[in-house]
Amino acid sequence: MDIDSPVEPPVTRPTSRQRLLDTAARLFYTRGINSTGIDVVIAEAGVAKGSMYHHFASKQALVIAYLQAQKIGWQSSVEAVDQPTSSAVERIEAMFAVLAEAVDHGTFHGCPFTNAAIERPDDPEIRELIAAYRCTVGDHISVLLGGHSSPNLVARILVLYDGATTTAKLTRNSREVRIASQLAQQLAGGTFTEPVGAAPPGA
Amino acid sequence: MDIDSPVEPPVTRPTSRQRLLDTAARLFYTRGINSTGIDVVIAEAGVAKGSMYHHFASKQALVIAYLQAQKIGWQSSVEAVDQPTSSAVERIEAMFAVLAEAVDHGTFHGCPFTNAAIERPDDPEIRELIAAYRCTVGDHISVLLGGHSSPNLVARILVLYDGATTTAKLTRNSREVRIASQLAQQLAGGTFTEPVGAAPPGA
DNA sequence: ATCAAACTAGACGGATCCGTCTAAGATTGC
DNA sequence: GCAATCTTAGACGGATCCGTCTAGTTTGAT
Repeated sequence: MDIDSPVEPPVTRPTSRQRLLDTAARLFYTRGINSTGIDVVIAEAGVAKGSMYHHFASKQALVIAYLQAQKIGWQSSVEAVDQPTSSAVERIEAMFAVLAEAVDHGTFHGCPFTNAAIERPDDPEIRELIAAYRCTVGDHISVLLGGHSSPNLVARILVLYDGATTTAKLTRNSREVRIASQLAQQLAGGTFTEPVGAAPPGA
Repeated sequence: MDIDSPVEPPVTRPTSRQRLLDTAARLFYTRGINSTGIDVVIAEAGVAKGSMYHHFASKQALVIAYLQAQKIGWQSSVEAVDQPTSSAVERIEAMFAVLAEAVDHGTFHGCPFTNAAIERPDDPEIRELIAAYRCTVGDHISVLLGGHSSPNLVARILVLYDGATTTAKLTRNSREVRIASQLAQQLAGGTFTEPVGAAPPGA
């Protein structure tokens, strides 16, 4: 063996905590949270059960950490493709394009937060994370639109984004994502006349 | 007692099969499929386990029957509020209104098919039911629009409907449902100019 | 009256689940 | 060198899960 063994080994195995998070993310996301046992996670992560419960107090804690990581991941993925110098329409398009690409690559299995909400309907901790995530997405859309857009427009694009993710999950096809994207771009571009302030006569 | 006891007793307990279906629907829908054990279903339905497995070969069979019933239920609920003499805009509004009302009444817990897709990601039987359900919804929207609308318009409204249901599930608030409804009505009314046939130059 | 189908209550097996625990070894910082 | 931390493999308990089975009762049609 060489005397000058590298001070920092070139390939270092991630920490057991990180391996747990990575494995949990993969399994929770693709198979579902409730269908994924702790034993499978630790086996595939190559971590002893004791270590797992050293880092995470419970499966619930692992789920929360998984969702927190997903939020970070979403943020960086949409920020990576964002070009602040582009038009609002193009920036909105880019956000939907990230989703369409994941669908086409077969790596998209639904919004992790929506999935969690359905698998754990009444978990208050998860509900809070979801609210925060939705806030983050709304803020991002608002930024893409230039920062001075109506809340109504943001809400419209957000509901289109939700529709795109749900449809993509169900059909595993990016066609509807592009339809939603197209509509969102029209909204961002002002092709549509927003309804004027007056409520409809009947109300 | 009267001699003329009613030939058909006025209040008849539903059949055990029906009680199973009703109970399963309630529990699967509100608590989730995977979180609801067979034992809870039969206990709350007041049916012996043997009877349950007499009517349904497995939990899976019960899940399938539950989803089939949900499809029928959705159809009748939207057809009940539909007024074929009204305008397309009003008919679309009515479809979304059913959803908004359920959300406001706290009885909405997401689209049963979306929920099932997330809880059973790779179940081919469920995937087939979902495809059929989406087809039904699309057909209904097409009818509401007058039967001679572009597939693109139907798809746009469908993705809005998906977005509305998902958002409603996550926020438990009908505000975004109304936003989606408003937008769908604008689309149905032709307020927006549909993108013309030519593909964008880049394509 | 008879026979088959539907129904009852509940035990049971085998599997899986989450979380705790033991008893030991590796790593790290001081 | 030593103590605290991190790590290992795996047994274990208690719970829950799905589905089968027994054994007996009710129901309904003929």
